[in-house]
Amino acid sequence: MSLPEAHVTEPRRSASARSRAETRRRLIQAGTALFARGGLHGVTSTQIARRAGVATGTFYLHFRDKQELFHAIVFEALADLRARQERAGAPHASGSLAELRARTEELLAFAEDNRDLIRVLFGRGGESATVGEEVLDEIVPGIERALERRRAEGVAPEDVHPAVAAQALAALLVRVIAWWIDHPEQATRQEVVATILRMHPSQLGRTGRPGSPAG
Amino acid sequence: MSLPEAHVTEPRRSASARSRAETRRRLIQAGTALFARGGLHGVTSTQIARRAGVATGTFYLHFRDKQELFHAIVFEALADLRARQERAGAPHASGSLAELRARTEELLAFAEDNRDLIRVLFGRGGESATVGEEVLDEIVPGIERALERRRAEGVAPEDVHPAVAAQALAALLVRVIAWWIDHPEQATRQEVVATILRMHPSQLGRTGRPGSPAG
Amino acid sequence: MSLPEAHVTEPRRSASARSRAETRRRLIQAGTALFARGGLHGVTSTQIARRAGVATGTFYLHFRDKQELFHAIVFEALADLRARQERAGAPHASGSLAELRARTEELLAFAEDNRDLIRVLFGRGGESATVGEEVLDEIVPGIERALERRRAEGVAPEDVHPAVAAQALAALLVRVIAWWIDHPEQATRQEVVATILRMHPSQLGRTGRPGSPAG
Amino acid sequence: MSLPEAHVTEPRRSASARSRAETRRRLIQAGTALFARGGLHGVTSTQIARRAGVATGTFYLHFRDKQELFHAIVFEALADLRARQERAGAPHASGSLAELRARTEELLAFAEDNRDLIRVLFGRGGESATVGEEVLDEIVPGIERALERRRAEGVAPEDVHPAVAAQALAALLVRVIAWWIDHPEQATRQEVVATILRMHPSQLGRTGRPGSPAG
DNA sequence: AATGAATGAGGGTTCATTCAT
DNA sequence: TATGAATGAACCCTCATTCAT
Repeated sequence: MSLPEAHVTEPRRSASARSRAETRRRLIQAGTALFARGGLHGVTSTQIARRAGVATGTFYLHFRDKQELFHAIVFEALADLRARQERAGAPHASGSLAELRARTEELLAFAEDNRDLIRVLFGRGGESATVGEEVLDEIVPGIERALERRRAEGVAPEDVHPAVAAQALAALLVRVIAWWIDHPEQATRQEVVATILRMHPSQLGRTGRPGSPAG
Repeated sequence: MSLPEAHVTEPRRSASARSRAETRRRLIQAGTALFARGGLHGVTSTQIARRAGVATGTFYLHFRDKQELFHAIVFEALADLRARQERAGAPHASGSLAELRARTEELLAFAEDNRDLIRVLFGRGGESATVGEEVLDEIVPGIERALERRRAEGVAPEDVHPAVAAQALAALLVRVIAWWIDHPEQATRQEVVATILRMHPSQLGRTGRPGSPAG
Repeated sequence: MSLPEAHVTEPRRSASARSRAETRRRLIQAGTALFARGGLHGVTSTQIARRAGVATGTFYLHFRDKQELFHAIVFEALADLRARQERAGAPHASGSLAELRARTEELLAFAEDNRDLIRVLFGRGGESATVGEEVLDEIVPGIERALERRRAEGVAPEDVHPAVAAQALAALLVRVIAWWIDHPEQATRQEVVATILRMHPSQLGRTGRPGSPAG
Repeated sequence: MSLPEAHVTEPRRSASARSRAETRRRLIQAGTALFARGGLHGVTSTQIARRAGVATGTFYLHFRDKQELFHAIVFEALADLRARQERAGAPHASGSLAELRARTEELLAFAEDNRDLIRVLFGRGGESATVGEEVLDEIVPGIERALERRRAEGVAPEDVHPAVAAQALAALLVRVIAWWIDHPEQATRQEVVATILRMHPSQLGRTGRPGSPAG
C-alpha cells in the first residue's frame, strides 16, 4: 500500500536510507577486519570509525556500543552461513552422506570467504567472549536434534549421547575450520573434509570410508 | 646472581618465603575465582588483591601484570593435569582402550576438581584470549603424535588426518568438558565418557562399542 | 498536569501544512515539557525536536541554540504573565490591598496554568541557571520601586529596606508557588494567598488580618 | 585488646589516612571555588583535580563522581552552619527575638565566611540543581516546626500557614543572603538584618519595630 | 615483603551543531 | 523550510601500574 505522501517522500528517504545502510555496511566491514586482529578489547571504536571513513560519533549512530557491532557482525554472518548451508544441502536427500559432505564443503568455502570473520569468532587471540558462545547456542540445538533423529533411525550408535555429541561436533567444526584457515598448508581440503566426516557423530556407525565417492 | 650471598640469606628467606608462597597461592586462588566470572578484562588487579586479602601493590610483587597471573594460573594447573593424566594412564597398556578410558575419566575428575579453572579457560564469557590458545598449542602436538602412531599401527583409519584430528579432538574435549561442568544434569558421566571414546580419532576404526568391557 | 515522558508526540502532518509559527510553537511547547523534567542540561535538542514532531535540524531553523529556546520559553511566558497581572490589577485602586490580593490570586492561577513552566524556572531539579536569574532581574526592580513608593507614603515600615525586601519578596513568591504547584495538598489556595499577603513587605505595617474581606 | 601488630601498623595507617584526608580537603576546596564560578556543569573533574594539585584519577579515589563532590561540599558546610547557628542561639532564650537576631547575624557572618559556597548553592549562574533542593528540604522542616510552635503560643498570627511560611522564609533567607554577598554596597548589614526580622513569619504579629533594642 | 594512595594515559560515549539533499 | 545523517571536540571515568612509607 503506497500512500501518496509516501510516494513523495520516498526518493528522499531511500536516498538517505541508502547512505545510512552504506555507512553501516562499512562499519561492519571495518569492525570485522579489526576485530580479527585485535579482538573485542584490542580495538577502539575510534579505530573502527576511522577505518570505515567516518567520524567517531557516527559509530554510535549505528551501534549502541562496540558489543552491539560485534553482535551484528556475527549474527548477520550467521544468517548468511545458514542460507548458504541450506542451498548446499538442498539438492541432496535429507540426512544422506552426500548432503553432509556438500554442507561440510560449503562450510569450508564459507570460511575461506570470511577469513576475518572466522578469526573474530574463534581464531587466535580472538576473544569471542559472550558472542562466540551465543553462536554455539544457536548452532548446537539444531545439531542435537539432527543427531537424535539419526540415532532414532538406527544410523548413529546408541552410545553416542546427542547433547554431548552436539557440543563436541560444534566445537570440532569451529576449531578445525579456524585452524585450517590459518594453516591451509597443513592439510588439503579433501583431508579436512574426510576427517570431519569420519568424526561426525552421525557417521560413527559406518564401517566403510565415508570419504569414498560411493559412500 | 652470586651464590655465596644466596647461601647466607637462605635461612632468612625460607622463613619469609613461606609467607611469600602463601600470598602467591592466595592470589592465584583469588584470580582463578574472579577470572572464572569476569574473564581477563572483567577483573581488576585491585579486586584480585582484595579477594586475596592483600594490598594492591602486593599483587605486583608476585606477578609482573595481570597477564602473568593468568599465565601462572593456567600453566600450574596444566602441570597438575599432566601429572594426574600420567598417573591415571600408568597402570594400563600404552595405547590401549583401557588407558584411554582411564585418562578420559581422570580428565572429567580434574574438571570437577577445578571448575573455576575450566571456566577461566574455556567457559561461558571466558576470554581465554592468548592463553587459551597457548594451552591448545601445548596439548595438540602430543595428541597429533599419538594419532600418527596409531595410524601407523593400522589402528586408526587412514583417512583420518592426524593434524586435523588433533585439532578436532582438543577442541572436542575442551568444549564437552566445559559444557558438562556447567550442565551436569544433561548427561551422566558415563554418557560423556562413552561419547568421547566413540568420537575419539584413535577409536574410529572400531566397529563394536568402545564402551563395552570387551571393547 | 503534564504526564511523565509519555509520548505525546503530535501526529506528523505534511511539511507544507505546518506554518513556521506553528512549528515554533510546538518546539516551545516540547521544550517546556522536557525542560521541566530534565532541566537545561538534561535534555538534548534532538529530544525536543522529536517531541515536537520535527527533525533535529529544524530546531536550529527556529532557535540559534538550546539557550535561546530556553530564553524564548521564559520571556514569552513572562510577557503573558505581565499582561495577566495587568488585567487582574486594573479594576482595583492602585496600591490597594484589593489590587494586591487580585494580583496574588492571578499569580497562583497563572502558575496552575503553566506548571511545567514554573518547574522549568524554579522547580525541583530545575537548573534555571542564567535565565532564572534574568527573570528575577526583570521582576525585582518593579517590586523595589513599588516598595519605595509604599514606604514614602508611610504605609510600609521605615526599617524595611526596599532593595532587600524586593529580593526577599521575589524569592518568596517564586519558591512558594513552585512548592505549592508540586504539593497542592499541603495548603489551600486561600492559605497560600493569606500567608503571602501577611509576609508582603508592603503590608508589614498593618495590624489587622489582611486576609479579611474588609482589609 | 590491642594486639602488638596493631601497634606497629597504626603509625603507618594514620600517616596515610592523614594524607588521604588532606587530599580530600583540597578537592573540596577546589571544587567549591570552581563550582562557584561555573556551576556543576561548567566545571570538569580534571579542572578540579588540577586546582587541587592532584591527578584526575585521584578525584575518583575520593568521590564517585562530580555530583558526589557537590553533595559533600554542601552537606559538610551545612553541618558547619548548623553548629554555628547552635552556638549563636545558645546564650539567648529559646524563641526570643534576641535569639532570632543573633542567629540571623550569625547567618550573615557565615555567608561572608563562605562566599564561594553560597554562590555554589544559590548564586548567579549557579545550578544548585538537586543539591540545592536537598538543602532546602533539610532546612524547611525545622523552620516549619518552629513556626507551628510560635503559632500555638499565639505569637505568630493564625493566618500564617506554617508550611507555606517555612518555604517562604527559607527562600527569602537564601536569596537575600546570596544577593547581599554579591552586592554588599546596596544595603548595610543592619538593614539586611532588620528587613529579615521584619519579614520573619514569627514576628509578623508584632507591631513595634523588631529592630529596636527594646523589641 | 607489604601497603595503599596516587598517577595519567586513554577508552567509551554524548550531543550541540552543521550541511548536503 | 524541512530533513536527518554526520561531525568531532570534549568529558567522564577506569584501572594497570608505581612508589614513598
